[in-house]
Amino acid sequence: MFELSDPEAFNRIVWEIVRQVPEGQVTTFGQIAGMIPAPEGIEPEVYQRLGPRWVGDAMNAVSWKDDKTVPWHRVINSKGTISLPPETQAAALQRARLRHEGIEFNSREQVDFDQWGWEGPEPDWCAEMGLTMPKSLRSRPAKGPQQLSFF
DNA sequence: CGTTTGACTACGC
DNA sequence: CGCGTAGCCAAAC
Repeated sequence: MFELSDPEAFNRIVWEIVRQVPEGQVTTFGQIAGMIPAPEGIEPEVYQRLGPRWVGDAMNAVSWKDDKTVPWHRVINSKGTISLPPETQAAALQRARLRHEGIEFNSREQVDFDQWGWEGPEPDWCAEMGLTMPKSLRSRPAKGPQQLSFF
C-alpha cells in the first residue's frame, strides 16, 4: 500500500480519494484517514488521531493554483467547518466554491453533514484500491457546538 | 539540530 | 459546552 517512510505515497492515496468526492458534497479529514489502513507499526488508536493530521498535510501540499484534479475544497473538518485560517484568501475561495456547489453554512459556519456529507466511493472501488468504506457522516451530530445561540 | 507551527481529532475535565 | 493536550507527527524555521 504505502511505506511509512514515504509520505508522498500517502499523499497520492489521499488525493485519489478526494478526486472521488462528487460536486455538491463534502468529506472530512477523519473520514478520508479512516478509509486508509494504518501504516505498519502505527497503533490503530494512534493512527486515528494522526491520520487526519496527515490528510491535512496532503491537502496543504496541493497548490491551490494547480488544483484542477483535486477538489480540495470539499474537505472540511469534523466540526463541519472550513479548516483554513479564517480571513485568508484560500478560506474565502473554499467557501465560495462550496456555496457555488449549493452547499450552505449555518450561522456558525457549519455544513450540515446529513444533507451534504459524502457517503464514500463505490464499494468495489474501495476494494480495488485496498481501502475500507468510510463511516457515514450522516445520521450523527457533527462534532462541536451545533446549537445556535440566540445572542 | 532544537523549536515552533499546523487544512486534525478524541478525550478528559 | 468549551478548553487544553497528546500523538512511534512532519515540515518549516
